[in-house]
Amino acid sequence: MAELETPFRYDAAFADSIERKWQAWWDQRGSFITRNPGDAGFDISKPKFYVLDMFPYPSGAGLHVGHPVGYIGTDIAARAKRMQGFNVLHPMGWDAFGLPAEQYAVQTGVHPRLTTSSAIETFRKQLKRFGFSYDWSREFATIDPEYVRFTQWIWLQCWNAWYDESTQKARPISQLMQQFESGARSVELPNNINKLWSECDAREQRQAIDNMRLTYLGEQLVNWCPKLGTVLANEEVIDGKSERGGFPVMRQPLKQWMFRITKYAQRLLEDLKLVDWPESTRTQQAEWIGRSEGAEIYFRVHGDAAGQTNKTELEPLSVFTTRPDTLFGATYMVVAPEHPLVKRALELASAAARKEISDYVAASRRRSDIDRQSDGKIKTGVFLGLFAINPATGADIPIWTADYVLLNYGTGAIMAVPAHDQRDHEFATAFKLPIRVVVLPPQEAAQLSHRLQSQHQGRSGTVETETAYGGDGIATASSNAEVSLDSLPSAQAKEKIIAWLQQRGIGKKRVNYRLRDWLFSRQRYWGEPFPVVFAPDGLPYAISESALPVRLPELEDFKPTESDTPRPLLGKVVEWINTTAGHAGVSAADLPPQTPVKRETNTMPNWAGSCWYYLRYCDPKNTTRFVSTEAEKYWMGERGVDLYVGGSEHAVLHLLYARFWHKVLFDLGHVTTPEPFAKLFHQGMITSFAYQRADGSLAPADTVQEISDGVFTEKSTGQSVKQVIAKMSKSLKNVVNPDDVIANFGADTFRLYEMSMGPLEASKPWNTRDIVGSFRFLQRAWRLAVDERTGELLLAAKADDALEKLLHRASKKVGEDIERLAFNTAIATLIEVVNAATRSTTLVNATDGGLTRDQMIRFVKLLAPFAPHFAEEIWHKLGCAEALATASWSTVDARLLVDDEVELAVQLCGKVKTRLRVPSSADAAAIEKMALADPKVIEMLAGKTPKKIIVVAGRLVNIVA
RNA sequence: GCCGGUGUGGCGAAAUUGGCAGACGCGAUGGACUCAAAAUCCAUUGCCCCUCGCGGGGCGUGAAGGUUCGAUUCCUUUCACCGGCACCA
Repeated sequence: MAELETPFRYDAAFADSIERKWQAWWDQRGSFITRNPGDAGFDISKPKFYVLDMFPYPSGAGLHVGHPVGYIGTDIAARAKRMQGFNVLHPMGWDAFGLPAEQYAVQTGVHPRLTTSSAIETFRKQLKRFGFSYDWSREFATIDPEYVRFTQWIWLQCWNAWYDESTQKARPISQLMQQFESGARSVELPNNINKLWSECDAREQRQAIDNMRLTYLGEQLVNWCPKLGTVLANEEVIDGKSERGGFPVMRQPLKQWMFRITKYAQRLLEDLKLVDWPESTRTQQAEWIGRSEGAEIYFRVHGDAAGQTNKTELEPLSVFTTRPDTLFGATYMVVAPEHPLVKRALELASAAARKEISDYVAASRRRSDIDRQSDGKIKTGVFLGLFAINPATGADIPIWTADYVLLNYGTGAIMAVPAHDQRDHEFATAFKLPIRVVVLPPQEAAQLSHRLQSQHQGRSGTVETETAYGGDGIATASSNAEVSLDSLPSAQAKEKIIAWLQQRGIGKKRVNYRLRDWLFSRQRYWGEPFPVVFAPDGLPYAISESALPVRLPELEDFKPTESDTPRPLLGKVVEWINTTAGHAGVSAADLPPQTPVKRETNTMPNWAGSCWYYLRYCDPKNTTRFVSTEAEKYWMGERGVDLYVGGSEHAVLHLLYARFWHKVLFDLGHVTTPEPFAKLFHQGMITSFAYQRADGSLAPADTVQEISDGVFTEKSTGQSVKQVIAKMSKSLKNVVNPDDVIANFGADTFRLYEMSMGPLEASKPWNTRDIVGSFRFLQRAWRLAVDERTGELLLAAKADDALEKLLHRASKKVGEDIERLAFNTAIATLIEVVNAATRSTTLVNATDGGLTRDQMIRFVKLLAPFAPHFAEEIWHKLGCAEALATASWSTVDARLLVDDEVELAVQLCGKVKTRLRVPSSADAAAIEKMALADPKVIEMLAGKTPKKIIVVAGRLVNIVA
């Protein structure tokens, strides 16, 4: 019966009907189609705003409530900016190559293309239900052949470019050829031999070029994951296991495509200053790049024990150290087990020693990172039977190999200074190697230097210390006939020893980065093929641009060949692999068309597509260029994407890779900004409740009941459990499906709820119980405008002064809050307006309260970015014909923001004692006078004279007695 | 171990530049309307104490100090939790 009385009530069914109605209307009118410069109707006078969500990978499971958080945020920003007169670019598309679809294919035989396209369908449908104002005409997926074509084209740009150290930027390889040919640059061959271009044979010339390309085939120790049947980037390996799936990863030497990202290390680090990003993300990137300053030092190496003459001199051993000032304290050397010197040592060693060494090397290769981790800091190693000469002391020091030294960092070898490095100290203690103190902590240096110095002199320069002192201090026991560091602080000691090393030609200043070159080959099927083939001589040849894209061949069986040696899946498609240069599209200038060639069978990793999608959105239909110059210039503007929103889990990988590609394209003149993303924002995670038993284990949500407010028990046992916050997971049965929420409340309520939960960047627990608050707000707002019994508009005949002021304040506040992405407080402000305007049920004449037509128009404009369907419905009820979504934002009348009178708090010694109404024009002296005249103040002062009175305009008066 | 972040009512949270702590929502309690319920509207709702009541007082932003007329906000120390990195020479 009740429903009959109010047939025009805002309920779930009604929300559903208007949401679908307006979505169809916007769609049909193309309300959110964005025009490019040059298009008909493009308005050049408007400023641009590019607001972008991180590229979603559509999984078969569809959206969960965590996905939309960022999308709602960007949609609010996009809608507000559009109303504020910007040309807004707000696109969406799909990162569609990747492992999950391929793993599903392995299990079921269903082609990844089918899985992927149905997942995209699901995602698109779910996203559309939220009423996001994306320009869907710009949608694309990374698997689209036209997109693949330009992904491959960018890779070819890197193939055809080299990094010019002198100008610190990438340049076309043709310019390198010119330098070689003119003799301005000589060819560097292995072993530091330089040769003129004209003296090189064709193969040497070819190698000289290939060694300079930004993408190159490198023999690398790779992370091979037999279970996934692919190698992984260092970044994709966590604790010795694959990031996806958690399978064991082994190290294996392999020729793989690499990017010379390390050339960009300094710029990737420096340019972090140019972007408006969360501090934590910039820090993470900086730490990942890991710049450290120090020196490279070369040690002479020989194969005989100390004291002997006729030493067998070997190749010098080069080390990187950040503490060259401790050179006098280097008492032994360590090389990584994979270091080339180990091979030399094996050749020279006795049979017994050889076995010991090779056993150790084999064992450390077998040990995965996870084993190394669990062993903690227990140091292992073996003496190689070789000695280095410490150039500072002239002493023979033993060379060991140990797996605490990593091949991939620095030179893969260290000088060990056990007195000043904790790891070296542990190793030296374990193997009874000498420890020599050469730096004194500054505070001790003054008093203790005499005693300590005499101590090491007494023990031939060796002291027992419990732990290493790794800090800066004063150098001691560090002098020889040519140089003395004694009594110098560490910074000066470093400079002095580097100068000495440099002068002697046995060392130099060096900056080292933790960042390594980017391994870009995968042995998977579902990725972009490389536009390259191999000639019979094994050398790679690029496929010309006109022959792109190289398409994936069809495949029936997606199971990787599980083996200890990496085998790409495409290796199975023999008829595709074997082709001719002409057929594959290699330029006839490079290879005669009839030359038999083999295609590259590795594919690109998932990251490739997400490295440049933000550029493609500027001009997604372009068939001649990856993006037109005009579109890129307009939408990227001065600083790139204006607002980029996505999860903080991409703080390093995606953002670093995309910045790298962008910088290459920038150097080559294809894009105009040095950085892709001006402002970055990470939305917080949506967590959920879970229930913890007394033993700390978690009970699934559906096995728990709430017996009274905040008291929960497990149904089966009756044991009480504690409500805690956890990630949503299938096993905890606490995953919330957005479709269900929308079915119960509508998309507008969903949007409002997720935005009012708290700050956009904070992690927040989903609480279904709270959603009704957002729903009630919309119902109240609806009742404010519409008579639920008749569906007729309900508007006040006359504006209420207080309401008018409140609405103005709200306009200002909502505008400011949207600007700083503080949507939760913006919504609170809108609620206040509605609450203030709400009519009492006891009111006889409904038109006595509420908002006037003009006020209602202004109110729905404020509401529009948050609850766009609801606002559009009322807007049209009010008789407006054009889309609210593109109407102009309300302006704020500054005069109405000022009150005639303000209430001040009156404090006595910082404690609020009373309140005082004063004219807002009153100055400090007048306010002081009024405060002192207040009866309450007189009473409290009890005749005492205040020492000091502080007046804060519009806020408070503090009387210090 | 290093780096970054967070900590405020029963719960989610607010306080933007050092200026009235707890906006707004949930929940709870009471009332109006109703035969009744739902819905709606109104009121109360940080904790403690005094008071029949009207009122009044004290405490309070993880903890302990400090700077200041005044601190959720700044500084020092410390605890807890979350995220990232980790034998990086």
